[in-house]
Amino acid sequence: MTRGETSPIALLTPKGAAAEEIARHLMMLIGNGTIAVGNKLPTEQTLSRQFGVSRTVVREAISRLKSDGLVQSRQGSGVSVVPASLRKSFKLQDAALDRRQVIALLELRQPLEMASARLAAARHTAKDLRKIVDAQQRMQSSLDWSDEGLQADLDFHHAVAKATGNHFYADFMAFLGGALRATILTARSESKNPNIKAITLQEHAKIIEAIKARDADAAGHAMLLHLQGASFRMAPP
Amino acid sequence: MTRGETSPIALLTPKGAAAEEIARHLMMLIGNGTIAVGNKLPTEQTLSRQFGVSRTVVREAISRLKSDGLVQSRQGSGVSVVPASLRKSFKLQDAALDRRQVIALLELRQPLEMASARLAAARHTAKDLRKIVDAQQRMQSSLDWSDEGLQADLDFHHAVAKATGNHFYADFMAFLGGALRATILTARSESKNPNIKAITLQEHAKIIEAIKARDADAAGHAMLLHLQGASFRMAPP
DNA sequence: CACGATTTGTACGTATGTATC
DNA sequence: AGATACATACGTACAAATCGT
Repeated sequence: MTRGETSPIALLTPKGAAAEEIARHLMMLIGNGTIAVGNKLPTEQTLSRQFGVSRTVVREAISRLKSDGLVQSRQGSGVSVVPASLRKSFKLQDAALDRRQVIALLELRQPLEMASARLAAARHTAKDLRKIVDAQQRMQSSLDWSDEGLQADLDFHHAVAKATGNHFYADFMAFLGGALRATILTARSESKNPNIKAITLQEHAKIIEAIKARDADAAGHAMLLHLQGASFRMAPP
Repeated sequence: MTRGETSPIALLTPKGAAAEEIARHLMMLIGNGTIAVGNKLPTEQTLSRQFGVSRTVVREAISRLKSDGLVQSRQGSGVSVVPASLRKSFKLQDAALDRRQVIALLELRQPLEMASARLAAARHTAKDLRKIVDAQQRMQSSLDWSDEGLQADLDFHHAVAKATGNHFYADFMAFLGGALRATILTARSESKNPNIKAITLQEHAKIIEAIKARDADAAGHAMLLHLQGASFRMAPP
């Protein structure tokens, strides 16, 4: 094995995901400190040989890291790792949501959802409220609880977040919803409880009622109960 | 102007930021719905002509969008916009933090910091507490309040978030800290109040005390007071 | 069903900036 | 200080997949 034996990536990668694979690899190397902050990545040519792909592919991978603010490049010098405090994106590595991670993520979501409900109660417009109620009705009339129903469920929470008037709430809630979507889906399909839909609708109704009454405390409390209930139904301890 | 008149980007871009600029442009087009979900982006060749750069640069830009889960590409077919629910990253467009956005971001941070303090009070280990106290001491002994002091300040909040034992809290708080860093820096440099450091240290001390006592309510409350105070000192209404 | 036009994926070559001797 | 090696930035050529005719 004197040289460049075929890459571990170029071959077993479906096709067209080479850059993604390499980006993941480099992210890992940076994440666990193998390439420390301030240090330089191997040169593009080195990486292209290591992975058995062209420099173009390597450059596309590095471009992703730059986009996340993980590295910066200077022509003639190289690509160096930037401090964590300058990272520009918050992202979850997709396939890594095991049970513990899901619980942790739900724990992050809870205070945000509560604050979201409180702010929505205080600030919502008539239009915001219509959107919330609409999502609730779509959920109620959904025939498919797993798919159409889930979408309406996520839409409900997204609509509440939008009613805060703070687009960061809306964006982040949409992000979290998407991240949890697959997990919720499988949890629902595995669940034997036939009353989940009715219970969920009832909990949502309480939230709507409180928001409508512009009662922030009640809205936050209703949201907390809903999340705790949903969390329990999804993954009983 | 029959064709390919020189790009608005390739020329006025410093150098080496062509892909970033194009990525931003495309993100905007997707964000405001100019290119709707499910629709296809212009072909790489078209984009390269429009922006006056090579396909390589366009591909690096698109690679970034793929990394964020904004688009997906299929060889021979094209690049299409994926639904918002499948986005893989939460990021702020960097240069867009005006006063209103900062306030909105602080509003997102508040409930998270409170929850962070509460969880830290409940779960912290001795090592976690040492890290928190260490950050506090570094802040106290910092000679330069704007730079070294700010770092210690952010480290304090990061240490509290880590003490939750939930790495999503730690990661997201680090992310938010980085995003707000520049704003806080300028706010401090413009501030005339000479007591800010002492007040901040005192507020932090209250938080530490509550965490130490494993009193979640007190920790959350102390954190709330701190954030409200800091917010007021930074941007009085 | 096949073929060609179109589009993305990959490889390679050139220009330009940086560091080092 | 100049030259030389090497790094990234950018451009071009070819391969593979898709889609419509």
